[in-house]
Amino acid sequence: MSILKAEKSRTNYHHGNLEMALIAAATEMIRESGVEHISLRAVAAQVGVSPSAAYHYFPDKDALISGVGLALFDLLADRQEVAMAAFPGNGEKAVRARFRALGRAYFEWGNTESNLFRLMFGVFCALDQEQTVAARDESRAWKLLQGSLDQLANVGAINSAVRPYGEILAWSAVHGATSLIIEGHLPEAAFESVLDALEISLRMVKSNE
Amino acid sequence: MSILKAEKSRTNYHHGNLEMALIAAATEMIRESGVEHISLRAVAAQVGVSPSAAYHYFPDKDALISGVGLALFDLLADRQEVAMAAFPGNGEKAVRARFRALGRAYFEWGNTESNLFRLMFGVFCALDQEQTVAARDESRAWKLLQGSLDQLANVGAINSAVRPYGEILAWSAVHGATSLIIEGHLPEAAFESVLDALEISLRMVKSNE
DNA sequence: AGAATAATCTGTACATCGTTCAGATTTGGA
DNA sequence: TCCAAATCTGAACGATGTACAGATTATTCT
Repeated sequence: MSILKAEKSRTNYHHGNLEMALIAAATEMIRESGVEHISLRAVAAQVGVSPSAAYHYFPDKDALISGVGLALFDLLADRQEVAMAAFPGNGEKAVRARFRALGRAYFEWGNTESNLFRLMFGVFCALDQEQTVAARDESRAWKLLQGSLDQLANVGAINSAVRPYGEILAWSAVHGATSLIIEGHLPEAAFESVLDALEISLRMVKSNE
Repeated sequence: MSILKAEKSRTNYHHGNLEMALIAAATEMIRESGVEHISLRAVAAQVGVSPSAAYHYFPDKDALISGVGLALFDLLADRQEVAMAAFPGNGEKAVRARFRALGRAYFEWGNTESNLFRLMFGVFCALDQEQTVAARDESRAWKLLQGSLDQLANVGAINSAVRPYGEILAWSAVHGATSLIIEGHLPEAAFESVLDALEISLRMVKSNE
C-alpha cells in the first residue's frame, strides 16, 4: 500500500526524500486511522524528522493531506485496470464482464480502504469549478469508464438513447452506492443490485420519444 | 436554518436549554465553516457558556457533532416534501414531476448546504451494519422515495423488471451525483442529466431475459 | 581545494484545542 | 428552610498547528 518506499534509515542530517516520505507515512496513517485523526507532528515523528521540516515542502497540514489524496486516484485506476484485465476479449460477454469489474473494483477499493476513499472524495481534494472538467477528462478512471462504455456500444449491449448519459450515470450510481454502503446507509449487498440495475438499464433501454 | 431557537439572553446562571442551544449553534457554525473547522470551545462561547458545560450533555465533541448531523436528516426530508408539494395530482405527469422534484431537492440541499451535507453522510454519522436497514426503513426520505416509485409504478411509468432496484438505484445515482458535483468532480449541469437518465432508464426498460 | 551561498532541518515558542476535575451556583423537593 | 441533585465555572494538562531564528549539510563558484 505504500506509495513509495522512501525510508533511508536517516543517519544523515538531510533526509534524502522527505517530501515523498511524508506523503507515504501520512497515507499509511490516514489509511489506518482516518484523515480526521492524524497530526502533522505524528507524521513527522514517524518519518523521524521534526514537525517544522514538513513546512519546507507543504505550506500547511491541509496541503500535505491534499497531496496524499490526489496521489490515490492513480492507485484506484491501477486497481480497476487489474480487475478488468481478468476478462480479456472482445465478445459481448467479456465486454460486459469488464464493465462490471470496473464498477466492482471501485466499490471494493472504497469498501476495503474506506479511510482513503473518504479522503479522495472529501473536502480536502475538492476541485474548483474550472478544474473539474479538465481534471475529469484527464483522469485515468474516467477514460477507463469511457472506453468500457464505448465497447459496450460497439457490441450492441447499450442503447444509443442512453449512451450519452453512460459515464455520468454509471459513475454517479457506483460512487453513490459505494459511499452510502461505506457509511452504513445501505447494506453491502446493495452494490451488486446497483450493478444489475445499471446493466439492465443501459442495455435494454429502447427509445420511444 | 436554525433547528431550534433556544436563545434565552442568559442572565441566569442556568441556561435553560443548553443542549439544544449547543446543537443549534454548532449547526450554524458547521454550516458556515465546515465540520473540520469548528471547535467545541467556539460553540460554547457562541452560546455564552464555558467549554466544560457542554460535557454535561455530550460525552465528547464527536457526540455533539453526531447530534447535529442526525438532526439534519429531518431537515432534508422537509425540503423534499415541500418540493414535491408543488406538483399535486395523480396523473403520470404529476407523479413524474414529483419524482424529479424529490431528486432535485436532494441535490439542491447538498449543493447549497454542502457543509451540512458532508456532515450528514460523512464518517461522523456512519451507522453500524446492524442499524443500517432499520434506520433506512424508518427514515422519512426513504419512505418518500418508496412512495414516489410506487406511484410511478401505478401509472405505468416504470417497468416492473427494474422496479425492485428502484430505490437503491435512484438513491445511489442521486447521492453520487450530488457528492461528485459538490466536490468538483462533475459539473453542476450533470445533475439534470442524471435525472434524465434515471427517468429514461426506469421508464423505458423492457424485460427480455 | 576553499569559501560563499543555497537548501534543508532543529529547537523553541505561542496560541488554541479537547478534556478533566474540583468546586461554585442554582434549582427543586422534603 | 435545608438538603440533595442538577448545572455551570475556572484552572489545569497534554497535544496540536504553525512561525521563526538559527544550526547543519549540500552545492556552486572561483
